[in-house]
Amino acid sequence: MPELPEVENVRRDLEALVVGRTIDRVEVRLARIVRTPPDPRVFEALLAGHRIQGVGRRGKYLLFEIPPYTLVSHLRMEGQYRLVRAGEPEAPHTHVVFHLDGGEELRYRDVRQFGTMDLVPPGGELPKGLAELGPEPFDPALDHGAFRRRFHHRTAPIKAVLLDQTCIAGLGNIYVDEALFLVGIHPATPAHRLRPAQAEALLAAIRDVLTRAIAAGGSSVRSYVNGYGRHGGFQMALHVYGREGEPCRRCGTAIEKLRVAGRGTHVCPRCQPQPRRSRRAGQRGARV
DNA sequence: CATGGGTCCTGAGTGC
DNA sequence: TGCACTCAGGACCCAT
Repeated sequence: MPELPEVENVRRDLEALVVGRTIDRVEVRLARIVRTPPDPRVFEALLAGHRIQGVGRRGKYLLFEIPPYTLVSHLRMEGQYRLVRAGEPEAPHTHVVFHLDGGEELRYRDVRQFGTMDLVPPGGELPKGLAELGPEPFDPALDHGAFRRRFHHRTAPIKAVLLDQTCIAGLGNIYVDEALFLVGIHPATPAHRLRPAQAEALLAAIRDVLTRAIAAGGSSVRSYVNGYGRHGGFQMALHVYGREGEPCRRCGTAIEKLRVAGRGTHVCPRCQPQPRRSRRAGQRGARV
């Protein structure tokens, strides 16, 4: 499940691999991947003959700059890009192929078919999710006060709020669980109950874990590989995610798996004490 | 408006 | 061994 660190690694790889390359031809094999324009034949036709000038990222979105267009690509759960020589055997679940100059192909594969591509014309509307994205975690303008103001009125569990991309961009299930562990906050804690000091520590923890994960090449807990097809290394450093039943690296207590915000959620019951019960919220999270 | 639940999809894992 | 079933989850849609 590519989150910000994984998408950033893919971005860097693609930047090195495809910037400056011209798209000769595009093949969309699975129409559902391309959301806009609605006709995938139009998507193919518009991109042909244009040069990839840059690869950016915003939250979990990849932004291919292909003047005059921006190709917005979201990997969702299992989307992958690989640059290969034309004629190399094709991996199953390859849904979009960009034939580049020089006899190479940029192939998009996606087992779950959840990924999306939107081709934005000049002056065109950005896809909704991108347009409504919250600030980047590393945005210097996002100080702890601004961060807290984004959720201090919300009663939903802090985990649900952090997963909400309009609150802050780029976090997913892995790094939310990790950041909350690092600051000893239970994921079911209603967001508005966080003390200012806790919010400040949480923002610092988010930045810390994302920075280390990017440097380690991301986490390969499922199917993630970077633009070269290589796995990340940060899964070895995870404290709670995917460690149900294993001892907490800090206190030795067995990590527990709960359900919060409809998601599998990992906590150390000792390092992250349950929020006190209130009449409105709290104490959600039945054991799985 | 905020919130939570259902939905999409396929392969891995589980239990009988 | 084989099969039915559940689970994984990001973003989006919808009902409350």
